[in-house]
Amino acid sequence: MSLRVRFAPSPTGDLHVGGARTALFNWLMARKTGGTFILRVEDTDGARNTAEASAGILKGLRWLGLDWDEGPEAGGDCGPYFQSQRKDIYDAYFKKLEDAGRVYAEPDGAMRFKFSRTAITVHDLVCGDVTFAPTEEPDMTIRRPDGSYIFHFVNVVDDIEMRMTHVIRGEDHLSNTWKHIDLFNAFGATPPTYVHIPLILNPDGTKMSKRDEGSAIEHSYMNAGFLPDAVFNYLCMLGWTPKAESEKLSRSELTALFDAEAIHSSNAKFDLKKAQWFNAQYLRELSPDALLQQARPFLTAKGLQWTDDAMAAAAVHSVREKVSLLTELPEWVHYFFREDFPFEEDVVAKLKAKPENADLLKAASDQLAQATEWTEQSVHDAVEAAANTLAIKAGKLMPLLRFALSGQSRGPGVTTIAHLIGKEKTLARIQRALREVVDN
RNA sequence: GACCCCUUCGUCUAGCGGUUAGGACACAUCCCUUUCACGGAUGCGACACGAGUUCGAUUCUCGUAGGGGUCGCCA
Repeated sequence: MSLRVRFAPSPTGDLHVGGARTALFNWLMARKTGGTFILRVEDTDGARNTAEASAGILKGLRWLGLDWDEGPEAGGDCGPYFQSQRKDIYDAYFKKLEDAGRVYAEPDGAMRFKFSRTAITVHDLVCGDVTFAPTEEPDMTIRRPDGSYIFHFVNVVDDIEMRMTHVIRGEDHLSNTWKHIDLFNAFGATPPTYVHIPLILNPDGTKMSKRDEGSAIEHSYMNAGFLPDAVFNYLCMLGWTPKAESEKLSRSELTALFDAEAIHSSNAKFDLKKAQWFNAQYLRELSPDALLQQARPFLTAKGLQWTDDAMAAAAVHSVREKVSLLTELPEWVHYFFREDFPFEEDVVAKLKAKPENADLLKAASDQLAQATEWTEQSVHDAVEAAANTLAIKAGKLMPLLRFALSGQSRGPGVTTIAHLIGKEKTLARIQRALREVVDN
């Protein structure tokens, strides 16, 4: 029998790192074994579920590249994949329990499932065999007075109906799993193999919730300048250590290496710095075109515009090693796209303190103006020539030129900037700097 | 309160009876360098505690402490 796993989010809010990582491990397990990854939306709580949240979760999963084989918009023969549309199935299963004498009504009409009150063992690939002795806990409610069903019930019914072979979910469910098994038994069904994965905690060790920094996929990653591959990779490292030399691994490598039994049983704290490090690694590998494609929305959001994609691609590529997030890109490249860029104030003050800087800039400008071709090499040669006539080192001129051309004291190589913006703008920017900054 | 899971550098972790306890991120220093970065090198830094088993415990067992989780007509 081929493996079937599912991610079963409740659409009450954004896709969360914890949920994303659960989906990720399910996906990895399915892809590794050639099994089926199912997406099931657990929207039985009409009061708290929203269509926006549901759409947001799908969007987040797609962004991470977690495609599902069955589920919303994908179809499948176990549908519908929204629990809100499966009432007939639940009614039928409820009837089985009723016939077996395993349910009874509360005064207000709510229905409870009569626990077997026997010891129940959960077979878990991560936690091992965990046995729960019979408890004093009250029988659980499985149906509300209005006829709608409760999570534990629908979850189990669907796992039976959708023929799940493994249930990979957060460890917060482990304590309730015996109730699910009790239900499986009551239906005469075989429980799936469980894989309870550790939780992702805040840096301070508290449980990560929706409000916490770094928790929402869309807000903290998609919109914060992360690359999907980097987030995918980092999330895998939280609770699982692939047997590999490097931690930086591609999707296919992670898929090949995935081993559910190797997942840790202890919780992991979230480390934004490390997530950013992964992102920086992936950012640097992007080709100029690919980087521009990723960067485009972040650049335009800052009002930067251009017509020459090749030039824009070269511009972002020239600073790829200086940033770890796409959101940092605009501040590093804005001067490639506009002539009215501001000059950093502290540098202006320094330059004004040395009037001789004007002569240095003029000398560089004169040499650059004489250049017959415009390559990084020719720019370099011109600056070198200017330095020679002044009897100083070219390294003395570079910072001045950088500032004239970008308004900043840091950035890519001066020759790279000059080459990319072209001779005309290079000379014009030097004039502007002489006018507005150095001369006074 | 009851029950369940967990416990190695600040963080993620390797380790599966005998190791100078290894790596990654972060941090610090140095090198490289027209800046900022990248890269390279070095450093800093951990087995929660107590018993037991054993010739020998980070590793096995039990206990304690600490952390997390569950005990909903939320999922």
